[in-house]
Order: sequence, then structure tokens, then C-alpha cells
Amino acid sequence: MSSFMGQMAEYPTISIDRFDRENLKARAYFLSHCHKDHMKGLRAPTLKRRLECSLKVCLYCSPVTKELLLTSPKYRFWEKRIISIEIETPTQIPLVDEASGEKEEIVVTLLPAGHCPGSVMFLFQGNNGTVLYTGDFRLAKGEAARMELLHSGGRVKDIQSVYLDTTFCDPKFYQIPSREECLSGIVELVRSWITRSPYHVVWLNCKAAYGYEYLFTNLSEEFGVQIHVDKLDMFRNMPDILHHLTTDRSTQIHACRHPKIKDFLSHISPVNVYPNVIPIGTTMDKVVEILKPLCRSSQSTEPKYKPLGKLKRARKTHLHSEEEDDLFDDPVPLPLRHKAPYQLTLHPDVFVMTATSQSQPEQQRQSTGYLKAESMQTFPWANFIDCEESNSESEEELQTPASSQEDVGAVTHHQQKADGEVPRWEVFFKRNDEITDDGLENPPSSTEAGGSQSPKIFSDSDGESTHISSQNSSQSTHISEQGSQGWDSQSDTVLLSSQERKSGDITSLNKGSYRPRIKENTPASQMEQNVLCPKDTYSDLKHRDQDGKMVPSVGEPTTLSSGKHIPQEKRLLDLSTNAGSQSSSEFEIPSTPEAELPKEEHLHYLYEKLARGENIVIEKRKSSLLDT
DNA sequence: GCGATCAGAT
DNA sequence: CACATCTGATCGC
Repeated sequence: MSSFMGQMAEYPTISIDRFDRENLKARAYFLSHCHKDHMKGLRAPTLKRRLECSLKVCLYCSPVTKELLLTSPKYRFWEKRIISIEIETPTQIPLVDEASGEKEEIVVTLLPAGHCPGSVMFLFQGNNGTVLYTGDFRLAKGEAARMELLHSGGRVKDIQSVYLDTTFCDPKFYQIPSREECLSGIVELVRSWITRSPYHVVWLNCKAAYGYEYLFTNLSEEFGVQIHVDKLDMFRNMPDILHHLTTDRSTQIHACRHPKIKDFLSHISPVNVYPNVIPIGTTMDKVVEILKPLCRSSQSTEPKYKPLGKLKRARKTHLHSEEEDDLFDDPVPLPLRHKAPYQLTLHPDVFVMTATSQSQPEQQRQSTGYLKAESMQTFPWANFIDCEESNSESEEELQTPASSQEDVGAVTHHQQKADGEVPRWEVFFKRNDEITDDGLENPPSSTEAGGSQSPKIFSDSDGESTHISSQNSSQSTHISEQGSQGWDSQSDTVLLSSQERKSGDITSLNKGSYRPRIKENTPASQMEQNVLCPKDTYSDLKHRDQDGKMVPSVGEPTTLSSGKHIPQEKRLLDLSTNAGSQSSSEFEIPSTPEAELPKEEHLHYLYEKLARGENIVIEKRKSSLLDT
């Protein structure tokens, strides 16, 4: 969580990523990306009132951020006050005090941040010096060095202050795997599961609204299936993302929202349960066997009866009562009610079984074969999963592609480029395997990047009018490729690398791209050392799937979630490490002094432990990962 | 009823 | 550990 309060010492009349309190008086607003924790106060009535009373105050952001923001009706009131600024295009912005008429100018340059679609860093230049606000960013080694606009005359600009994302500014994050390595690990894990049968599905537990698009598009490309999401209207003008997504549930890869972790059955705790649907390949007896622990008969120490769950709120009418899906949400504060190891979700037409369970009887899981813990047998024809709304505003209205055109040209800043406001998300996220050594040798320019470096992955959408080729070959795009997918939340991903990584993979990106100026003892090199290093080096996260988890399971979408609950069956197969892969970086940034890369055998050992659901304690001492 | 804030959870 | 949420409870307007 950002502790930044919105204002920079040098330019206190502008506010960035905070829109409450003191920021209500700002002369101009800046939004680095569309994550809620950077939007505090942005839709508050106080700010809305301020807008209504002001003639000039505007919000500046990237075209993609604008697009995403305006997808939500709650922010629609900003529509005429959002001015999108092209990436890497220095733009002069007037800062006017509307009361006194006092005016100041500031030049802002948006630099791709690689955090999520549309995410940028802001470089401000004005009377009080040059300052850089990074927001949340995720740049690979060398990317800052390749940002032309951070430099001047062959060396880094004289930057007075950097307002920095220090999320991983801690020695314990001594090694963080690259985006490519994360992707590779996930791809192979997904492959190892979904290729078993058409009924093996995976579920990507995506916590943030944006930031996983990179993963979606790559998985979609790799396996030739679209990713199931709850809604996709926010990407209506971003065909290169859109084409890889679907709201159709009949796919093997899901990124819909988590089906509620609601344990209906254990809450109801009936004496008996009679499953109405028997999944193919099993029997009534087996299903009952699984459900029995949720019934009262299995809870010998519990009283035989308990009331129904308390009503969360009074029902106002009998009409539409079926829609009160949360009628029994809240557990009765009875000792009876405890977190059961299993969760069961019932759907009118189908039976879905989820057992999160380390406690599920081993023989039960093994005897059924496919009914593994935290798994459920699903079928393409079954409406099996009650997917909820996506992470974005639930009450968002779906906007048709046609209506999206209203944005184009609606607001134009005097310095803005004439090509409208169609977001060019690919500017932020570009496949790095498109970036050749030559491309790295030659500093990017806004012209060279236009079209020729358009990602292959998007080649199928060339005809889209909204699909504008990347203008930016900055490395920051390589991180995020098409979506900045929140790769910094690597704790949400399985951090694995695989020997099966295809040759020509993006891991070769960093090779051979040398830029002398980065090695100068200038603030630029300091940035490499101090800013980029913590995020680009190997992490102990590589050793394990700590938070974010990819849990293969039959039937149920394989879950990228809590490692603590990985049952024994959920072994990470065929995942071998490739620990030296980052050494090819052009910038030999030393690891944290005590850091030591783990040995491959040791990683294997750790993987297996994790797969068995055993805990691993990371000892603070040098390079030791010891079991509990 | 809404928003802010906090706690708790994922 | 941290992230980016989401949900619920409480309080104030």
C-alpha cells in the first residue's frame, strides 16, 4: 500500500494517485494506473463537487488508463476532465490557481511502468527541478537505461527527487524471477495439467482488476484457448487483449472471480445429503462419500441440530427472494459453525465439489482418482461454476463497442497528439521476444516503434482501427508485454522456470544489449542499482509458490492460490529450475550480499515438499531453506 | 443510505 | 512478507 500522500515537495500544487484531503485543492491530477489503492478519493463527492466548481482542473493519465477508468460508471463524471497523454511525449501542462489566477507550467512525460495496462511513471520538469514519480512499476534490468526521456545528452537527467515504489525494497526479496521466467513456469504447469484431458481445467486466482493480461494473452496463445473472465468490456478497444478472453465458460483456463470460498453444505449441516447429479466417471456412492463429512452425522461431537443460518438482513419482499443469494452468507455464531475443510458449491444443474483440504482422507482422494482435494469434476457442458463479477465495479454497465467511440477526440489537450484518444495499450505491454538485439542496441524512438515492432501476438488484429501499433520500444514494455499483469505480485504466480522453455523465448531478451551510458556513475546507474535491482534479481519466491499458487486439480480449475492448502496430489510436475538464466543480463547487478542462488536439486526438493503441502521455512541465514 | 475507517480475509 | 482487493462492522453525516 502506497504511503505516498499525493503531493511532491517540489510541486505541491499537483496531486498524483491520491485525491483526498489536501489533494482536493490540487491544480491538476495525475493517475499512474487504474488500481484502487492509487485512486483514493477519485470518485468521492468532495472531489466531484470540486470538479463541478472548477473550469480547469483536469486529470492526466495514459490513454489506456483513461479507457479503463471510464469503463466504470462511477468515474464517468470525469469524462470531460480526463486528458490522456501519449507515452514518452513531453507535454506542457498549465497549473492555474483559479482563485488568484496565478499560473505555473510544468512539463510531464509518461514513461511506461510495466505494472498493469496503462501504467506509467511520471517525469515532471519545471521550475523546481526534475522529479520522477514511479507509481507502482515493474521494470526489467536495463529498461530505465533505455528510456530516452530519462536521459539527456547521453546521460541521465538531473533528477532532484524520485518518488519510488519501494514495495520490494527489502533484502529478503533478494531474488525475484523475471517476468519471462514466471510466465514460463506457469505455462508449463498449466500445460502439465490441461493436457491430461479436456476436463482438466485451471483457475487463475487474480487478485487485482488489471495486471494479468500479459498472462492471459500468453496462455491463450500458447494453448489456443481463450481465457474465461467475467467481463471484458473494459478491453473493448484493446483487441489484442480482447481476442484472448471470453465470457464463455467452456474453456480450460479460467480467470473468473473466485467462486465463493461459502461452504453452503457445512453451514446447513443437514443430516443427509442426496446429490442430484453424478459426474461422469463416478458413482453415487463415491459422491456421497465425499459429501458425508459435511453432514451432521460426521460431526459426532456436534449437537444433532442447529438452526439455519441467521438472516443477514430482513427480506423486504417475498418477490425475487430467490435473488437473495446471500441469505445464508453469515454463519450463525454457534460453535457448530467452523471453517470446514471442504467447500461445496451447488448449482441448480450441477454438482461441484471443492475440497480445500489437507484433512480430507487420503484414501478418499486416491480412491476416486479424479476427485482430488480442492478439485471438482467439471464438464464443458455444465454450468458448473458460479462465477461472479470481475474485480471491477460490479455495477458497471456494459458498454457496447459502438458507444466507446464517443471518447475519441472528445477532449484534446493543446499539446496532445492528433491521433485521438484511442488507447494503445500495447505501448505498455509488448512481447519482449519481439525486441531484437538490434532493437536494444538502438535507442527507441517514437517513430521506429510505430508498427514494425508490433507484437506478433497481436498480428491477428492488425485490421482493428483501435489497435494502434506501439510507438514505444522502451524496455518497460517488455516486462509487461501486453498486460502489465501485475507481475510484481509475483506472490500470485508460481515462480518456476522450466527446461522446457522454448528456444527463442523472451529470456534471451537481455542478451547482448549493451548501453554504455548506463554504466556511467550517474544517477542513472544509481537507479539501476537502487531501483531496479530489487525487482529483477532472483527471489526466494522462485523456490516456492508462496502465496500465489498454482494448484492443479482435477475438475476444478487449478487454483493459483494459497500454498498452504496444496494437497499431496497437487504435485508440480516436470518443473525443473533454470537458475542461471538471468546471468546474461547486460547489467551485472549484484545480489544482496548474503544472497545465494539455490541449487537446482534443492529447488526440486523444495518443490516436492510444497507439492505435498508441507511448509518450508526460509531461514534468515545465508542461503538456507530449511524444512520445518 | 452513503462514505470513511477499521479489521479480517483471500 | 507484500499486494490488491473484498467484505463486514461501526460510526458519523
